[in-house]
Amino acid sequence: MIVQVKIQERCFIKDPDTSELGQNIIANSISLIDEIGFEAFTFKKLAKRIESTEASVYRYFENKHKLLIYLVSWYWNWLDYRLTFAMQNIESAERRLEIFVEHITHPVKIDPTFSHIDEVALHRIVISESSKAYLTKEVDSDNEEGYFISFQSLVRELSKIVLEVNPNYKFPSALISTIIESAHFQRFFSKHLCSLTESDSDLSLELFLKHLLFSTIKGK
Amino acid sequence: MIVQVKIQERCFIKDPDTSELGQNIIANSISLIDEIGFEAFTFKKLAKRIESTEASVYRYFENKHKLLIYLVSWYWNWLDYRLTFAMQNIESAERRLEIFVEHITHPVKIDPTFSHIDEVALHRIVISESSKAYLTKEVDSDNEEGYFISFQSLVRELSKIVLEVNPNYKFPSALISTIIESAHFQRFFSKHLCSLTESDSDLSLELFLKHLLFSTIKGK
DNA sequence: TCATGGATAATAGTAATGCTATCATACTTT
DNA sequence: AAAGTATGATAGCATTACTATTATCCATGA
Repeated sequence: MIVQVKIQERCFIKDPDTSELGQNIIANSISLIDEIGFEAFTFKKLAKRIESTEASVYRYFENKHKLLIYLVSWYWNWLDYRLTFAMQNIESAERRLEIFVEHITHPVKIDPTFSHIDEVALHRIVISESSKAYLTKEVDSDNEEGYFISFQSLVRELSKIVLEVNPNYKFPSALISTIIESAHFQRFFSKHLCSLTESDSDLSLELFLKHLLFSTIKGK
Repeated sequence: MIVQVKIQERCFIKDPDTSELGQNIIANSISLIDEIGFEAFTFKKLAKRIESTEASVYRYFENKHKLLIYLVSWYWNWLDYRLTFAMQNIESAERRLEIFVEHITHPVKIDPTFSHIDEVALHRIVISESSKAYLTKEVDSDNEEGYFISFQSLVRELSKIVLEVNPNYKFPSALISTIIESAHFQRFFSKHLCSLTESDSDLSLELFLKHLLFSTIKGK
């Protein structure tokens, strides 16, 4: 069986999945962004690393922002796929939400299903760079192009589970999106601005978020 | 009495508060970043707007990132100053936390104390751009330079109030930083990616965050 | 077998960005 | 009157973010 994380977002010019150069672009943009950060990342540096040319990279992605959208969408799709798998046959909605929190707080492991993707590095990118995908002046047109549907559908699915636990809770999507974003920047804070959080390990982050999530859902 | 929001962060080369050109730089960088976004913002465009030169702007700030840090720090100092004012003589720790949530969810009003600062526009900048101040590869050295102390001390003060309400709660700083960040991106979502949140008004955001905050603090 | 088309490499070029440096001027202080 | 400070004017340079053109390689199918 072939499992592929297929990006619904059409943020590329040519699907990088369909050629070796394309997969090379993805694999090495992950390692390069992880190393030098999204601001310093350029197609020229990427081209040098894959021993190709800037012009060739531009045939796959219009610009580095679209590439970031691709990477982030890939991550959300992959998380969705893993969650679906982990949640199947679990009756309890509460337990399914616990699984969700565990997935976003536990360290990511390399998934051998996708040989050219370094999921651990990609996860670091998602933590530090993913909000830059939407915090732009182009967010509305990007949204119209459907560039954020992976994240949106993930939030939608999870907020349904919240309603299973408490059908009267008024802010399921707001809560889920808050939990996901919090998982990212709390991890960032614990590494770089530690006075902003008490969570200093995956476990404490998990405890913090589980307590936050269930207190809020069940709170009167 | 002269009230001044004094930036503790030494992120500038020359204090923009000490000259007309400096105040012009601040006032117009706020309006320009608000209009075109931080990515498209350049010192050249700013210079043109204030009818000065790029080189002159560079005498105040090393680069646009330092200027962003200045603006964001100014905002945190101003919020801190307003909170101190609003919380004085309030006995109840719970009520003080409510005041905090009200301040970060209610629309900002122009503060005539600071004539050259458009606080409403600055608030929009804080919502869309403030996380870019720390989500960089330079975060550790910037932190060593003390560029984030305004935010850090705000979180510290507020987390103390959380402990007044429940001395046994384990994650007061994580909770406060989550609430503050959530206030920003929930507002951003409600404007641009509305399927990610149910909060469609200042009031509903206030309700969501107050419920989240107090359920979590008091949750077993 | 040759022709054709598709993908990529090589190279060049352009406008804008992110600075740095120098010099002139004007105003302020001593 | 001299010296210092702030700003403006101008120039320059390496890098970025693209776009365009041409050449080469390879697979296919006629």
